[in-house]
Amino acid sequence: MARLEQETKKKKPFDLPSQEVVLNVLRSNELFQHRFGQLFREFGLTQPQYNALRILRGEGGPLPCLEVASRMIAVVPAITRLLDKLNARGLITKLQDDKDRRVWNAKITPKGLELLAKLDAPIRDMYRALCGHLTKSESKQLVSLLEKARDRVSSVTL
Amino acid sequence: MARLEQETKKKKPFDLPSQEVVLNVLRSNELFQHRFGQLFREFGLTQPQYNALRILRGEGGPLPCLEVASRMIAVVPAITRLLDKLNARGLITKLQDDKDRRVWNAKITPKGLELLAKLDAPIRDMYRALCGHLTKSESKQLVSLLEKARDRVSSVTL
DNA sequence: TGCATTTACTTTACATATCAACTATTGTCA
DNA sequence: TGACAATAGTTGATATGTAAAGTAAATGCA
Repeated sequence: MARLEQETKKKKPFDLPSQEVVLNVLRSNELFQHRFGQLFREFGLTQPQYNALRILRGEGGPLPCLEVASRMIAVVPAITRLLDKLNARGLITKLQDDKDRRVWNAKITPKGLELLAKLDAPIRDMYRALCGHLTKSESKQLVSLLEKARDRVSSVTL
Repeated sequence: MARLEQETKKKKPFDLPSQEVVLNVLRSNELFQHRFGQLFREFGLTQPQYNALRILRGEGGPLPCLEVASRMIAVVPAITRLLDKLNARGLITKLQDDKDRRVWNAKITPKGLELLAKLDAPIRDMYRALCGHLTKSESKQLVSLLEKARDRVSSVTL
């Protein structure tokens, strides 16, 4: 793996620093996601499915569907279908709220917890294999720069 | 936008620096991609479609389908469909190679070039709006850390 | 020459992202 | 109270990512 120009056989150098930043983020993501996708598939999950389960495990109790969606980047219709599938597989339950009958609360099941538990170690290993070669100081710096890079996203309008 | 713990209402702090790095890359990507997706859609394109067109414009001449795929991260079947759609819309042509009849060469059409040209300015603006607030030195550092972060990806095995 | 292998795609099937349009329930306010 | 708006979610249609299996043409090699 090397510079983005080489990886993509780009002919002209980047003329815009911000362009180079964005494209490097996208590229890094693609590579990381690809690896995690393979790992999840071995356990019969996809990344969004894993994320939803992880969020529900982190929460402990039931969580409205839209709240799950907002903690992922997911758009609403995607969450409906995703949670329905997890529900169909018995990894979560989906129950109508007593107080507000518009709300459906998702909750991870013991079966879901069990599956997640099996994934914990391999995922830790994957994190380390992918980025464990960065020093602590580099990691900190990278995270902090990415946070700063994301800083303006919400204020960008079309 | 803020720290990832707040964005996702994470309850426990990160125990693994490499995990925090990876998750920050994924999150940044989601936010950036979301914005670019909206922009491309205004012009009737998707991100992969735009990428393929951009690669073909950069190349100038015809390029085998698989070469386009390899410069994106795209898996092969995806490229077939994608290029077929661009072809159907007259944005590229797809012609069988004379020498090696297994090969199909894609080439951007004037209509495709015209569409890309309309996107150039808005995309530049988007890059700047998203990451123009980083200083040159921060951008350089971020790019270089991301390059280092990607360094191990290809050697990670499941 | 002829057959197995490799290469360059294509097809199929399933999961997700996205927008638009729709249903059901709740809240607001004249 | 009764209409209108807002909220929570679902459904439909199109596009992409991904694996698996298939097709067609070129290559390797006995």
